Amino acid sequence: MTDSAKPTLLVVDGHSLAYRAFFALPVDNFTTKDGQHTNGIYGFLSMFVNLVKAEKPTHLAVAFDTSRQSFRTREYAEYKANRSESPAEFKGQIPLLQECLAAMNVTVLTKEDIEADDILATLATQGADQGYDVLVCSGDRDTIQLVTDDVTLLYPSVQGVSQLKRYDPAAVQEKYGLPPQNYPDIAALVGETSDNLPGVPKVGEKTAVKWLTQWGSLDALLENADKISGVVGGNLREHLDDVRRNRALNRLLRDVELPVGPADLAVQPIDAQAVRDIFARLEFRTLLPRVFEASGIVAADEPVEPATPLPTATQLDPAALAAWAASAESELGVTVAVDGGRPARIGLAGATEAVETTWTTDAAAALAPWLASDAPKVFSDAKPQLKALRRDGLAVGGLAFDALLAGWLLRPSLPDKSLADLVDRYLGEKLPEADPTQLVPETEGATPGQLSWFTVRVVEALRAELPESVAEVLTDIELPTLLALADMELAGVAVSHEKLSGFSGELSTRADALAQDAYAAIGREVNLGSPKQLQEVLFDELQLPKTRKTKTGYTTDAAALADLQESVDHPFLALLLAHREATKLRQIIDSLDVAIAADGRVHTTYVQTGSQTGRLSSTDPNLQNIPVRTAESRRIRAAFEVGSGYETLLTADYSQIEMRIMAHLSGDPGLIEAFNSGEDLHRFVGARVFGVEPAEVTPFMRTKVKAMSYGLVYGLSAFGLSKQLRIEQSEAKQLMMEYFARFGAVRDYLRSSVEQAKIDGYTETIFGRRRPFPDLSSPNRVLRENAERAALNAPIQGSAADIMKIALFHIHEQFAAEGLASRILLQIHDELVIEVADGEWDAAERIVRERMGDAATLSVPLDVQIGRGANWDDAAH
DNA sequence: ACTCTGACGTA
DNA sequence: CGTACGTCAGAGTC
Repeated sequence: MTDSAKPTLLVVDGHSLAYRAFFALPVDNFTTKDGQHTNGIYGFLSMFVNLVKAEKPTHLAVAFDTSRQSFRTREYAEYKANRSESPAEFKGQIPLLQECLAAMNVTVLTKEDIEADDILATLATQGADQGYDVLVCSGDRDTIQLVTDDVTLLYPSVQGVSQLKRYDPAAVQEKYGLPPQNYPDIAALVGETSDNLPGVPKVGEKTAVKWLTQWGSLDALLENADKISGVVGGNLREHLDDVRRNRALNRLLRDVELPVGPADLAVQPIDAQAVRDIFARLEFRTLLPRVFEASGIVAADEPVEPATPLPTATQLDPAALAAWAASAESELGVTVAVDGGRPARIGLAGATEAVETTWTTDAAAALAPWLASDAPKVFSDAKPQLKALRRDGLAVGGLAFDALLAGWLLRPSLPDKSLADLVDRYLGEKLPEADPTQLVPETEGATPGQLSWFTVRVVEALRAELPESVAEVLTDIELPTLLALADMELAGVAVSHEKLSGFSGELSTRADALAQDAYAAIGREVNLGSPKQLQEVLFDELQLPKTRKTKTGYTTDAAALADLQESVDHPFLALLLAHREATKLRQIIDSLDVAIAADGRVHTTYVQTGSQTGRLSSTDPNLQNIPVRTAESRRIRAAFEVGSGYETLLTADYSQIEMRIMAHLSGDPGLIEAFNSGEDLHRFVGARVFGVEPAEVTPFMRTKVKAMSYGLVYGLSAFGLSKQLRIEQSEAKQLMMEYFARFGAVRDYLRSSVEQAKIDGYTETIFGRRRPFPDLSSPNRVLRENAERAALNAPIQGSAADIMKIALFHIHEQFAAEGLASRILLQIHDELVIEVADGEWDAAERIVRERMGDAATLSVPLDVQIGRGANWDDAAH
């Protein structure tokens, strides 16, 4: 046991312990959705946390090898030469493990040419000299030589890294029969197979200990080697040089020059946010509270006292609340508790004080002026709250900040979906929440006033972290967009139940007939919606050629079935595909039908934080994936109609916005000319690539360059291009080369943008929206290349999203400013659907065209296509 | 009741 | 071995 009066220094060999964990834990359970293996990291950290918790070191460091090469391999080339290369799946985990340790503010030590155990030996020696109790944790037996009264070795047992055996001098004596300083002598005689150091043949631990005890030391033994009889004596004499070499190599260096000494290794508080970030990336959930607990930070699922005491919200009457708000000198946090889409309570707070009141007609009347005023207000997730207020006829002005949006802009990949998540992440506190599983909650949830108080504090923390360009995206793009989205969701879009239900019935009848025919074709009934049962039919019973593999067998997706049809035209295949198509359409129709509200309209929810690139997403129902490609599917779009009291629908979309952004960002003169020439883009590009006149570009040529152009935006490879166009890979490669020969700046831009992202760690849109890409420097090839393609696409897709958002709220604002009743209903990434009021077509069309056209100034024009019709299908052009 | 997977709709 | 989303049904698990 350690003396509690003395400081305790714990030094750990990170490499060897992580390596043991790597083999101990099943990799299947420790792989992120992107394919990053994490079993070594998890196993190490789990062990490490237990160790820190149990030993409570005051000083701490983890050492790593830099490579397989060290001074020992230079002295003896065979050293560790028998070790197979450590698997790439393991190597890739080491930098991430070091990132975790850095986030935990644990000192990580490495030194070129020096092994981790030499660093441990040096620190252990210094520590013992300076009066520390030293704990050395390593999986290398050579560290036994470090054990003294002041230095204890913690060695993983064969059961795994979770069980550590303690070696103090007595334990070493008991196990090996000699004191620790003699262990290297034993090892030199016996040899170490794992280090490729052969010892004396036939000499094991028993003999070695006997000899060393008899002669007192290794030197004495070697000097008297000729006095030892028998076969082993002969063996010893033949291997004297091996023993001397072994002894030289297994002596750990105790005087390595290090940038730090024990005193510099005092345990630091962890960086809670950095730990959360890296753990989220590695998809560690249960480890987080354990790390917090071990490090003295309270676990995330235990209630904690806020750094500042939580104020009790003062209950005021509406007039007093309005007066309190009006007299506030700083911005206020605002929280509207919403019940059934209507305001139920409202709470306001500054930095120290919170007030609230029940929502009544009186409250609405009293608060309306302040809410509508420019007085600055901060929210967390303002949209549903603004919608609730708007249903009561109240408008909100002075929207200065939305914590949820800011959190997303900072970390678009994280699932921070509520104020509670932000309070946890940015304040390290626990938002009081009522337990929904208890009828009579033990803990009261925070009241609206208290939520506003938390909001104010979270906003302060977020502002401190937001880079200027990202803060501008919030203020200049996201917040105005939020206001437009709230109105769009409230408006909804009129959908004809009659049209839908008729179509659904047709499709059901057809699907049933197709199913019967399909059963007849194979002689039995199966569930055509079950990939598992289909696999049995296709690959076992019908013995069709195997398709692409999936986790659970072989794919039955449409592309694979179409491929199958080319080789074996079994009638079942066509029937199955037709059945899929019919049932899929029916599904979409039925889910749309049930979403029609009492007002005859469908009200989607736009998730403003729903993508990593800056796009919106749409849920309940998703109105951004309504079919369009086939004539039949467009009957669904025909059910989206102009509402009563309005004249017509207007659709407006950007043509080729992503390619235009590509032209702008790359500055490619050819591409810029293409957009300024007025010629059809793909015809122009095709003419250049194939060296013909635009008029001579065949449809086939046009298809190819079109696929190439769009593929570029996604990081398409020659392989992918060849597959999509069903051409030889060599031809695809040739096409790409011709393309880049004419549009070289495009390739230069794509390359340099990924390079820049590697340096910065993030990509940036034209307007400064950022997306982090930690995996760009991953040693895991699949992971890295996935990140590279996403990083290539992010500024392009993201800039397009920025431009559309700007156009969206400009149109929304101008409709209001000009007093139009026309309104925006839908946004589908590059398209808007607008409901035009009687007599407003000309004004609406002008505004839409102008604001979409001037949302951004690029080196190429933004082209806008506008259509008009009584329903969405007719309004398409 | 929950989560995961395959499949498929959109830009 | 082309980016970004959401939804559904089936299948497996609790």
